[in-house]
Amino acid sequence: MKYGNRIARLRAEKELTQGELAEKVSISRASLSHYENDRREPDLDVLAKLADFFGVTLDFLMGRTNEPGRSLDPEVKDFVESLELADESIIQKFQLTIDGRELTSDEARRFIAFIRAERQMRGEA
Amino acid sequence: MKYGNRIARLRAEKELTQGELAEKVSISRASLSHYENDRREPDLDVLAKLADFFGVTLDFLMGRTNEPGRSLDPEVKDFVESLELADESIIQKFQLTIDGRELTSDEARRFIAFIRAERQMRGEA
DNA sequence: TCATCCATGATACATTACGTAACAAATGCG
DNA sequence: CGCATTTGTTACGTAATGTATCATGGATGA
Repeated sequence: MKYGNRIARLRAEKELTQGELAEKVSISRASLSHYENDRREPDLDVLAKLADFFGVTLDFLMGRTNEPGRSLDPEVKDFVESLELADESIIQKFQLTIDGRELTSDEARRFIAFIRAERQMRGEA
Repeated sequence: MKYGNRIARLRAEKELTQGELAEKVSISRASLSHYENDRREPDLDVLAKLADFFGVTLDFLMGRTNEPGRSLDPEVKDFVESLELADESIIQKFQLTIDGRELTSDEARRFIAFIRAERQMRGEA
C-alpha cells in the first residue's frame, strides 16, 4: 500500500510542517515522516484523526478512491433516491415542524429515508 | 475504536464462518476472531481486502459512517454534531411513526440536527 | 563560499502490537 | 448424551511501531 504521499500532499495543501501536523494529531514528527515515506503504517486511530483533520474519507486517504468525499448534497440525494420513498399522502400526515417551521415535503422524504436507513443498519429492518 | 462488530455482521449477512472468510482474505481464523471482538486491529491491507470483499468503504467498515457505499464528509458530520439538539419536550411533540414504529428520541434528535444543518447551509437559518 | 537555520529523512533500540497455534467454551444436531 | 462445528481466549514468538537522535538537504544572507 502506498498512501503516504497523500498525507504529504494534503499537508502541503494546508502549508503545515510535519511538526505542526504531528502535534495536531498527537504523534511525533518522526512518525509522521515515516508515514509520508511509507516506512510505517499509522494506527487506525491516527488514520482516522488525519482523515478528520483533512476532511477526507479513509478511502481517499489510503488511495482507494480519488474522491476526497466532500459535499453533503449529492450523497444524500443518491442515498435517498436509492430508497423507496413514502408517497405524498404519507408525508402529509406528519405535519412536522422544527424550530417553528414546517418541514417541506422534500425534508420529510429525507427524514423517512434517514430513519429507515438507520433502522436497517441496526438490523431492525 | 469499535468496528469489529461490523465485520462480524457483514460476515453473518453472507453466512460465512470465520474460517471461510479468513481464508478469503488470507488470514488465520484466530485473527479474524480477534478483529470481530475488537481485541486486535487488522493491518490496513487486510482491512482493504475486507472492504473489497464486502463491497463497502473503509469508513463504513470502521464505523465512521452508517452508509456502506459512500462516506459522510467528516466536516459535515462534525457540524451536525455540534449543533444544539432539541430538548426532550420538543421531541415529544412529534409522536412520529414510520413504518408503524414510533421514533426513538435518539432518532428524532439526530434528524432535527440534520434538518437544521441543511437549512443553515441553504442560508435559511 | 560557507555558516546558520529550519524542515525533512534515516537509524537504532526499546516498546508495543500482532499472528497464530493450541486449548476452552459454546452451539447445534442426531 | 456424544460428536461435530463454530467461536472465544490465552500464550508466546515474531514483526511492526514510536520516538529520540543523528544525518541530510535546502534556503538565506553576509
